[in-house]
Amino acid sequence: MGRAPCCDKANVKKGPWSPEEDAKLKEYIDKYGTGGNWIALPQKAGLKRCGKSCRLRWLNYLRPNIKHGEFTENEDRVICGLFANIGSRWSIIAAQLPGRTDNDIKNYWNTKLKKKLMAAAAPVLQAQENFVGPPQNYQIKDNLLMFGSEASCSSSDGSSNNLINHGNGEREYEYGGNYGEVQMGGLQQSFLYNGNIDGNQRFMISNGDGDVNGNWIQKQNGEIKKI
DNA sequence: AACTCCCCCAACCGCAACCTG
DNA sequence: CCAGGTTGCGGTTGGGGGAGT
Repeated sequence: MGRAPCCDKANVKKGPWSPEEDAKLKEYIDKYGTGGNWIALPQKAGLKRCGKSCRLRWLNYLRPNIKHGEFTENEDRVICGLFANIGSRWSIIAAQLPGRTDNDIKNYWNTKLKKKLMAAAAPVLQAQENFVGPPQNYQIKDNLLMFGSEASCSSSDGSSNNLINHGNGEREYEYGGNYGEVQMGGLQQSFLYNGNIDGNQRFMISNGDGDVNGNWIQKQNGEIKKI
């Protein structure tokens, strides 16, 4: 036996909400609250909708103090900073931006902000494209080819350290990888980047302090992906 | 004007976490 | 502790509409 469906799929309406449905839902919740039970709510409110659909509509659109429209530079900064540190934890990011929903931020990131950031990162990626082979003193650590430290950044957990193999049995750890900085709408965004052993390149968005607890981003088959 | 392409965003889906009896 | 129900989350989809030809 499979999982029980959350509602009778044959009897629920799907797709965009009509103004009448919005009004019904809003009126019901204004009057009675959600009652702590979204599954039962649509029937009580006289809606032919799945409880999950009602919840989503309320949280993302109908609830008071929802902010729609353009994101500000400051909101951009908050999203970039948090994404670099915690990744796609949209609900946590949304909690830092009053009036914004996780869905809103997710859409904004996927459609606009990511592109903005990638465009800003283009010089860094281009530098990696131009990388033709391991430099004389390349290093290998955890299957990653690390090369040419020009570093001025450091890592609190040591995760970005280069391992320098001097070839005579002597090994040395060194802070940092290749390091770049770009300006993005008033935001100073820094990047740590290196190449790995299969010839792909990857980079990491770091925060303004040069810490690199973010997510590695890599070009795979021509596409930029988080790894 | 008609058509195609592409972007954006609201909404859906599946799953994991949480809650409750 | 366990099982079933519910909620919350993040990835994905698809339709509307604007831009380009």
